[in-house]
Amino acid sequence: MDSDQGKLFIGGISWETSEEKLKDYFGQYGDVLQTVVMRDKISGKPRGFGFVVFSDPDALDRVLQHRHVIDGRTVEAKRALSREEQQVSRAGNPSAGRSFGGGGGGNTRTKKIFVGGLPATLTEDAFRQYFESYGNVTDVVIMFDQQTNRPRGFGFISFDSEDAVDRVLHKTFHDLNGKQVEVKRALPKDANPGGGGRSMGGGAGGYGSSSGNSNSYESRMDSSRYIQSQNTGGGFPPYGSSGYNAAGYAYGPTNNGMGYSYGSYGGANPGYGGPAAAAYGNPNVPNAGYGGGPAGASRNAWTAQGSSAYGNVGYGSAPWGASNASGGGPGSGAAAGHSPSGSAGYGNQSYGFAGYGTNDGAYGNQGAYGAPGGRAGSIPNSNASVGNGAGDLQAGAGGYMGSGYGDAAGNSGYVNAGWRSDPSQVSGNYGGQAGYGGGYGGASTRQAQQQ
DNA sequence: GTTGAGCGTT
Repeated sequence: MDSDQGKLFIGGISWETSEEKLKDYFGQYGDVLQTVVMRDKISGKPRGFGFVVFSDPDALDRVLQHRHVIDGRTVEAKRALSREEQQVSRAGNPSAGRSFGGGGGGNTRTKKIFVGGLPATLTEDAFRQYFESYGNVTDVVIMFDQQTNRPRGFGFISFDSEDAVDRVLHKTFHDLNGKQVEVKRALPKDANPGGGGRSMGGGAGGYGSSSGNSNSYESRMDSSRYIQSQNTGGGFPPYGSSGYNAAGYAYGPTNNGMGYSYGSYGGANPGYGGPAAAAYGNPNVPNAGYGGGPAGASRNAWTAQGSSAYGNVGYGSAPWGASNASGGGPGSGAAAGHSPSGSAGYGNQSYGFAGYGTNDGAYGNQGAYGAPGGRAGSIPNSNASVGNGAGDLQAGAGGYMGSGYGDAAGNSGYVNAGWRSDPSQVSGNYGGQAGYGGGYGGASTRQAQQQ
């Protein structure tokens, strides 16, 4: 995450403090590329923190040595955490750093770049000319609001080679005649159901509808915050909340085996998304699931879209493999891959639920997963396995994994089973989840279309 | 009031 190098988090700022003020203030420590004061999206009210990006990472050291009072408040300046780091640290496991290494981002090769922070006055011509210095530009788009026709502040540049893209991405900020714009790899919009990452966010779509609970999630899937369990719905354990699950399912198209492409999910929550997918991966088609993943991942880090960290990689096949082995051991594939948490949990869980392991020990332990594993192992169709609630719910559903994927139709149960590790809980709740079935189904349809 | 926006068109 080079882009995070010169980034400072400023907490506890006054509601009066503006971006300009931050820029002025921190300008004494170095060249400030960008400042932002985060606000509530709806109310517009400042949330009390912001970020400052210096062109020179060394400026951070200077800033960190002093106390800062801005607009009468003593603010707290810290090096900004990348999303991955956030998760990790929040989970209380600082040591696990980002594992991915090179892999990140590599998978989602798009020759298109998302350019944010465009000045309203920028013309496509100027836009193109600037980027032409990096390679052959095949397409230029500046987005406008369809209703008001006003510039939305972002656009896209397509190149004919990945090299050009790499060159552009080498720097996060680009100066278009004195204006700062930010570049990131574009999300593959049309990649599959999940591909668009964002679209899912809304999530809601199929998903939402299918299960009433889903919203708990927050519309934005990519928000890693959710991990903090804001969504705890009622009595459910954080994860339990259907919202989440649903997600996973929705996408998975099972029939083909392809399914899993998760775009958003994968990305969105490392924990959930990815894993889920994996977990479910169609038994029959081990790999299938993962494909999409990476894309989603990207969305996570806003600074670094590339991080496919979660992306499937880890999950990749691993889940399956691992799954049965309940004892499996951390080593098993998935875990190794990304696990921010590194937690052994993964290993055991077969599913590789990163999220789970990490955040909540509980999950880690859950036999539940393990159990699922069992299921996984079992043949898809074998319904019985789930045993717990799930089974009850649907006849078909049986296997969590299996069935689910196998046929969309059958499954509502699936989710449930999986999620809830604790049998006791399973039953009642699940009922609610029927939603999944729906979501899922939808997904498949979608796929069908694509074919 | 303390960790994150924005992702399309044809």
